[in-house]
Amino acid sequence: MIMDVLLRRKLKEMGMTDFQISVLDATSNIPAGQVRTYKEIAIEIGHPNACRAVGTALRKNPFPVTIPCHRVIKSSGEPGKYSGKSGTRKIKLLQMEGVKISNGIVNQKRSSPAE
DNA sequence: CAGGTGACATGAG
DNA sequence: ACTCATGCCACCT
Repeated sequence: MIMDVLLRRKLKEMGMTDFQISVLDATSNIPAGQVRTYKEIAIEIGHPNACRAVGTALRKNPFPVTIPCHRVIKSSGEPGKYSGKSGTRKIKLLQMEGVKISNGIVNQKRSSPAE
């Protein structure tokens, strides 16, 4: 995992709280070619209904390269918003990562016709 | 301290 | 299936 105690402390110095850091940590733990929903992240950090707070944390994303925020999507499979714009950019990045995308929507474990 | 905002989720119409 | 309204948590003014 990329998140070290030193980095966490640094993030705190930058104004990030433990909650925010936990979100960034969980996000950095997302394997390539995989996507995770805000809800999942919220649950991972121990706040199942803090989906909004998760988004707020990623929004303050201090290290866009260290934290693959583009791998975090909505529960509906839609990219949601990214950098204050449409998630088009995120979708393309995910595609490049190897994530299966359908009609601009991430192939979550829904009723996949064939997998 | 109180009010408003936001990269969301869920339920009801 | 789509849109509107409410709830949630954390952060900022």
